[in-house]
Amino acid sequence: MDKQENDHQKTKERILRVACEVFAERGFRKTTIRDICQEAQVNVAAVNYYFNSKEKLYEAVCKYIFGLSVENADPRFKLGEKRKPEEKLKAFIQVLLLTVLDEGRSNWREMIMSREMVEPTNALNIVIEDMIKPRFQQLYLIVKAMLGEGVEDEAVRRCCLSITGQCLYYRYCQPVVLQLNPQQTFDNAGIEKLAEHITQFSLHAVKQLASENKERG
Amino acid sequence: MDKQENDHQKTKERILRVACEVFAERGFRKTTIRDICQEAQVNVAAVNYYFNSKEKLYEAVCKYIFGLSVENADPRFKLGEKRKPEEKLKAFIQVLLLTVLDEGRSNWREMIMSREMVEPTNALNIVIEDMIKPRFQQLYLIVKAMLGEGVEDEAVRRCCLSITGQCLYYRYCQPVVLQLNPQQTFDNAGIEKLAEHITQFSLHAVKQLASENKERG
DNA sequence: TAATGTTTAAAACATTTGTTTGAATATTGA
DNA sequence: TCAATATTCAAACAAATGTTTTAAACATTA
Repeated sequence: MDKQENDHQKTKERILRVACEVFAERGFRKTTIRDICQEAQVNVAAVNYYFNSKEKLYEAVCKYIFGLSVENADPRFKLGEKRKPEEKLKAFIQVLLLTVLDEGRSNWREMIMSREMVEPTNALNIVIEDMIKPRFQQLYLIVKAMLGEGVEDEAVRRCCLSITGQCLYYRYCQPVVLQLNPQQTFDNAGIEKLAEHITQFSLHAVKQLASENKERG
Repeated sequence: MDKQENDHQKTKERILRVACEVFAERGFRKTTIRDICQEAQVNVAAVNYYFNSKEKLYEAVCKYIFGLSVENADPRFKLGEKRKPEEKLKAFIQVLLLTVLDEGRSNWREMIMSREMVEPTNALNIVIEDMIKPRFQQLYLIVKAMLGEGVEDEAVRRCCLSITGQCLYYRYCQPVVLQLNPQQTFDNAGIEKLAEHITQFSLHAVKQLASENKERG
């Protein structure tokens, strides 16, 4: 409230905000404290003064970004409720692609999440609990609805992994994908087409499994 | 030929071999020249004496590993020739999973390839031309055979990407996958089951696309 | 064997980067 | 206002790491 506290918050917050950006952009290893401090217009010692260490700063960033999952959940994943599973699947895939391929400045959560998935730190557990599991559960319900009750959990989960795997490939291996299919673009139109493909591909697979399941029992 | 030349080859080769291992295991950034030299029982200066720099050493490793693609091609990808496309697909997926998930000491090529795909260096182009494209072409032919002639190239390629994407997910996001489906194991049995799932999933999708294509034209 | 060229090894060097220090400055509370 | 406290800053420190130097050891050749 008083001026000291105010400034304290100011520089501490400034560091935190800048750290979010830089960590999201370059990852933990590749960002230097000096980078952060320069951008935050703060002395190098400030990070250690306020956060004790680079690691603790990263922890703080993760807590700041991922804490309070419900309120902070990405609103893009609020798919409309009253659709058919097929439409829900399409919507889910499209949103997953959009969020995961978005490298915009304010997309910290997704960028850090994505990086944690392939290059985990201690924060991975938070990320899994806060973002990945809820999202996976969302997909699980959609797929389960299409597969029917008789199918075992693991089969459902495997389908979900097949779906997310297809999507994330375009994020983690973008340079390779572009060489293998140069027609792919990552503008809205390109992502839309891609979502359409992955949806159809997965829908066919899931429906076939569903009908096999029906026949069997 | 003479002893000097012989010794020269010896230490230079020793460095190269050790460098393969260490780069494959830890990646370019995380391996230090000192690590390599220690393991190769060679003075720190030797790397720069023989290879000029760490970067050049990595280049040399890549050339050594990836050069002469035909002879060096992973024999595991020589699938039998006289099978149905469905069987070929299963075999391809299984081999892809096996090679990509194998972290054994002698699996340099695959390990460096996998790393280059998500964390590219200048060597990526060699890797793409030498390993990824031929392999992709192999898959392309299998899928094309199932889809029929009328389907456009890009659709085929997208299917191939859907298939490889499913597989590579288990390599790049292993910790996450294990949390989402704890029943998954990475021993031979687990990989076999996984291959079976991905094959069925993809087969259903591809066949459905094929029959839609037939109907249409 | 002596001269010459090559290889090796220890040490030093330079740079990067996380962290700490200690003095200067600003803020607070009585 | 003044003493206590908190913050900021420049500088230094320490460790890691790629690279270079220099001299000794070794091999080759004439």
